[in-house]
Amino acid sequence: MITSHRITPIAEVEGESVTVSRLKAACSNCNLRELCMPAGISSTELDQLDELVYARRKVKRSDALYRTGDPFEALYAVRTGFFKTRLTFQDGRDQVTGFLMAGELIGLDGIGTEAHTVDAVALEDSEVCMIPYAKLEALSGEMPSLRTHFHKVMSREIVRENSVMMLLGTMRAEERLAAFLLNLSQRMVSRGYAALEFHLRMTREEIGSYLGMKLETVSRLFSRFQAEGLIEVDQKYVRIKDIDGLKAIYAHHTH
Amino acid sequence: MITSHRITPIAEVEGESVTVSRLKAACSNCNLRELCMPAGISSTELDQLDELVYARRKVKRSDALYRTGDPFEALYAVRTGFFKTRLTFQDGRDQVTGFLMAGELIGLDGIGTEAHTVDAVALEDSEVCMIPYAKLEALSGEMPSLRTHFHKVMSREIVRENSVMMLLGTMRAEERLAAFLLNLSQRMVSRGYAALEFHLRMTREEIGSYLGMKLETVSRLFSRFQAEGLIEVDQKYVRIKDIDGLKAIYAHHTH
DNA sequence: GGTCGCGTTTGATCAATATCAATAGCCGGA
DNA sequence: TCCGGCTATTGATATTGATCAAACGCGACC
Repeated sequence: MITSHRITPIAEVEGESVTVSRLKAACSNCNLRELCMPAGISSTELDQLDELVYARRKVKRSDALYRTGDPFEALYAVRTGFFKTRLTFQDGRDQVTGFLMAGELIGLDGIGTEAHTVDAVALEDSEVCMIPYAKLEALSGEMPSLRTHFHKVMSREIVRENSVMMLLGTMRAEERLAAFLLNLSQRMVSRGYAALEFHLRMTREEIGSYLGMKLETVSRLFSRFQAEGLIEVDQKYVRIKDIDGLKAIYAHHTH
Repeated sequence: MITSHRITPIAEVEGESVTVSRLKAACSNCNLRELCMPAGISSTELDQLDELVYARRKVKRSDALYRTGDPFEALYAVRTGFFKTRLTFQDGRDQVTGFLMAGELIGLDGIGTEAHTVDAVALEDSEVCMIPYAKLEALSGEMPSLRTHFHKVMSREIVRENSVMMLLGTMRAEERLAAFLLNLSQRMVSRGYAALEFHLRMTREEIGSYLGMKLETVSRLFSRFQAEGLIEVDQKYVRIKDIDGLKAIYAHHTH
């Protein structure tokens, strides 16, 4: 299955629409740089980064960027599109562990065991920058700013997961969904998109999996939030009408 | 409040029993080395590690090693004792995000923002090795094996949190508790303790907080597991009588 | 342009766990 | 060593969200 997006195919993963481009990924003039790379680095350092991030790869909607058990070789920075990561348990149950958008880094799960522990699946046609991990390791030895930045990215991921634990462990369904919408909104803003209006890339079931509830509960809550004038929903389209109302649900905890 | 454990006090944190020892922490002859440091490093590298881990600190039961908002300056390797990390939400609710035992690393949460985002609290009188983060950053520039090891530790923490997310998001209360007991057991074994018999260091409430359930539910489940012959419980003492039974609950998921 | 299937919505009922409450027991500090 | 408060257990009831079920609508693909 060859896609029209292909530029220079160098790899084909059994039947999947995976394309890799040798075109320089060119951090130096990437508009995601602030999101994804250390701020305030010198231009010689930028050249080194361009060396590091040497290829792009396209991933079609519903295809996996990598799967559980795949040998860990690279991290990926999302250039365009939207991903989920999914952990599958022995008995088949699975859990969405994250949604990733432009400028965010995928693959940190693989470092510890040198094999991936989750699946990373594109929720829309997407493109990533490949960052070969061996090169990153090596380069971070010479570039303190890169090293520091990388450590911060990992730490922030740990902190993000901490707050998901709090979400799942102590919050009610309506609080979780409010938190989810507020988080999405905030991440849209920091990418220069509208804060209060967006298209969800994931299904109700995927939202539910991430938030630890069933898809019916997600659907009911969307309807209820709409009835209460907090949001406007039409399928994947969401508009936040009362962001303070959402924040009150999220944090006020009238119990 | 000065403790008898004190050796060479160099810091006192407002009324808390915090003691810091300038005694070389001496990774080179620490029996936790395999757990906490990179395997197969040279002896000159070991000397550098001894340089890095330059002090110990005692923390008394129920005292904090650090608190949310504290400036981030060091990581800590648990030498002896037992800690919990705890995330507190705006409205006062909190969630235990981890339990840490000998050889494990505390403080990764602080790297990203240069301030701690959780509290780390000792659940029994404990001792930690202080690892000043600036030194770790610097040394990891020169020591690839240390750098690689550190990245793996962070990645494994991300993976651990992934599985807690799965626990909280998709598992039933009895499955969570079984998973918790099995995990504790496994960590005891890898430290050379008995696999099937141990004293819990945390209360039912702390277990419940970690597992996303109320303390009454934890208590009832302990009673039920005991009635079913899976375990023997007496307050904090637990003996696993049927580890396969626990595993079946954890993973079999008859639903 | 039609049709098939997935995703979504909504309703009715059920089950798991929280909540409220009361008692008992242990442990830690003086 | 004793006391007091924290921790645990257990019961009765309430509530949230899951489950089962049915119908609908959108969109992808033929």
